[in-house]
Amino acid sequence: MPEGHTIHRLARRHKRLFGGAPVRAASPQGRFEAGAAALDGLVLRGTDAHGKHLFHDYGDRWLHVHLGLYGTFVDGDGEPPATRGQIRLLLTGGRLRSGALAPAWAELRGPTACEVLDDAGRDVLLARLGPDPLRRDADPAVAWQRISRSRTSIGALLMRQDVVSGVGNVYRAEALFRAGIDPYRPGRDVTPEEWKAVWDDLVVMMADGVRLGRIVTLRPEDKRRAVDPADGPRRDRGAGRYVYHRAGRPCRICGTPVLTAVVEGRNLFWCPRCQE
DNA sequence: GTAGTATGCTAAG
DNA sequence: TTAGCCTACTACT
Repeated sequence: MPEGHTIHRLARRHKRLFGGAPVRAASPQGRFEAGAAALDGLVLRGTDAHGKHLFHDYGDRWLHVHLGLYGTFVDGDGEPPATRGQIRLLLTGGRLRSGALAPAWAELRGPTACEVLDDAGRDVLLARLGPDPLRRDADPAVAWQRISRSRTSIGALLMRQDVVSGVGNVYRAEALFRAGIDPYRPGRDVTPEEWKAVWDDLVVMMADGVRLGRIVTLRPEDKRRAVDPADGPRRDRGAGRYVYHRAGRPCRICGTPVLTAVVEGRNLFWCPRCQE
């Protein structure tokens, strides 16, 4: 479920599991053999996340991972399980706890990117990313510069990682709903006040996502207002959200059926009455 | 069990 | 613009 919150969560977790001690790296699948060899035996100094990009700091080189749509990390304590399926990267190691090593492992499958970068390579990558609502150093004015001058729709702009990084299809739909903005509205017709509200809301929602490990955007008072079967015991992907994956179901605020359309290859969801 | 779908991006054309 | 990644989850049989 990789939007930005997932990556920040992984960064924290990997630091906790492997930080400060040497790692063993291997590529059972074989597609990352040279990279794994370049990391094997190095000490993990720290981890970092920028948007949907994860970095491990190994001193003079970085591991860079982008999960894409399918990529997934699974980890655990102790010894790794028997190899099953296509494992691009298997990390084993542990964190030094009061002098003893607590063993741990992590396996990576199906990523879009898994590579070793030097500082220059990492800088090139970071240079093309817009501000990340989950980072303290993020400056929403940088994104506003792009949005306020663009004829492109705000729905498309929010998905572009060089405008805002870390926002994906779920946060896009939910943030625009909560701000009452039609996703088709051109960026330059969004007011500064609306942009500030969207940014501040993304900061809150995505921090919630990091804490909870999933995307929940439905406010408690609105959950009581309109009951949706999806919120019951048999939860579906529309549970806990206003519009994402709720096509055809009544808007939780006004009851109008939620609309969906494929925009640039991705499913967009919105309420035509609440968002204008 | 099996089919269908997807929270994203890159490389090829 | 399109195919590829080749996983996890859901809904259905």
